[in-house]
Amino acid sequence: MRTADGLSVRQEKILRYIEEFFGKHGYWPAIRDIQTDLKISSTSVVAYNLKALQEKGKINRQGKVSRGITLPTTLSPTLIGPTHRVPLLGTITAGQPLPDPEQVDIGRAEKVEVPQDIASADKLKDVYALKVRGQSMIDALIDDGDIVLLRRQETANNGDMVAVMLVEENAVTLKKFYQEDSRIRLQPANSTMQPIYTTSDNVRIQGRVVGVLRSLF
Amino acid sequence: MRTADGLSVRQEKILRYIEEFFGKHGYWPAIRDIQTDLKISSTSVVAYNLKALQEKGKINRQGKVSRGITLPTTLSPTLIGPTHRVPLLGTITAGQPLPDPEQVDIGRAEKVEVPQDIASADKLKDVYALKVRGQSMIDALIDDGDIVLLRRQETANNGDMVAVMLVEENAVTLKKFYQEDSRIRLQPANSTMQPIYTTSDNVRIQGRVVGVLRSLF
DNA sequence: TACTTGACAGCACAAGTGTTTGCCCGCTAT
DNA sequence: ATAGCGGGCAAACACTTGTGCTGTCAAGTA
Repeated sequence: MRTADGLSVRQEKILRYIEEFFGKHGYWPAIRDIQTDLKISSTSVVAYNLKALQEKGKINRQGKVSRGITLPTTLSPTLIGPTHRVPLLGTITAGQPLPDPEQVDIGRAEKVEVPQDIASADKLKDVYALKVRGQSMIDALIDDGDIVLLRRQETANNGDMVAVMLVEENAVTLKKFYQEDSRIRLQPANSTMQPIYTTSDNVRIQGRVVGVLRSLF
Repeated sequence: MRTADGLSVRQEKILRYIEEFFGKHGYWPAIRDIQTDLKISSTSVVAYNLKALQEKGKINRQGKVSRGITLPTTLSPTLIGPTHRVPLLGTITAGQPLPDPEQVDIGRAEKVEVPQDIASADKLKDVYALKVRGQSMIDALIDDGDIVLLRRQETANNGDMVAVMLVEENAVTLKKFYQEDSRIRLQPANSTMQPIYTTSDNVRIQGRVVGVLRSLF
């Protein structure tokens, strides 16, 4: 049985383990780490699968070097340092439905590197990223194509910029949140757009914006 | 002779070497890597200084584990992955002088983690970061407090957002660059501000903006 | 059936690497 | 002087860790 990317189940596990191990320890696992924790009976099996992963371009290896497994970064190894990876769960478009974060297989989702300066690790639990589509938040200096970092939370204070799901419409959108008496106002940060008024029953807050990344390359 | 942070010259070198090594290879150096490249005569000397560095909190070590040196991240190890570190050289304020990047000791400068998504490594040569002060670029969605990533370059195309030094004024500022006949127009991205007109003699381009980071915590 | 191939086991060897011990040198305070 | 100490040397030692065989086993495949 193979997964979508042509890896065996075991290879998939190894791949994730490597990532997780590095996340936990800050250095790469040795073959025997993988063997032990994944309960593989022999180091040679690990080596075998590592070789397969390497040939498939999923990992980089430095022969003979202890703990020399690295994850490819699409590019030649250059300046590298500790950071955090958060899952990039998709695109958030004004009015378009977004896959429920909780239902996405976070382990497999594409990852975005988050600068430590933006999010320290203890604050990083339950942080995920979304690519912004549209310009509804332009006045908040968030443009089309930017990546927003969200922390999962189900409540918000007035003025918070949040990703909210509109239950009836089955749509998720990025708006500023205001509780007004019995209704809720979802305000785009774009003076040409109108706010959405709805009831608290109909909104489900998915997360609050905690950071923005933009590439101008 | 000691440096400002109470490290010996050798310790300082080792520290920088570790960072550089990880940047280059993606995994941490072994004691013998340090020994060889820094031309230290014995592994025990390296171990000795590593121990000192550890006691001073400059590095983390996992005893016995090969290549288990890691740089502290102020926080408990959590999700960590490859990224790039670029030096944060200071603050760029409209009209304020900025230390010439080339004159700053880059090795010691504070570092900013840059997401790979923003800057791929081969493009990352000579990239540095500046914290933005003021709102002269607000229309370009760059706010006070944002961190901009700049790639060092001395020329610019029309419309590029660049950090330019005005030689006469001895000031550095963030503006959009336009060559107009014999003069140069430096246009703030803020409709309430006026452009600066000057001659090409008076401008020295320090870098072009290639990315923006913002933390909303 | 006989031959291949992919995947896994077990094991031992040989590098790769961290640690330890003893000694040396220059300096400073006793 | 001389004992103490920070720093450095060198070599030996022992653990860590990647690799290389040799087999086994099940699933094709001619």
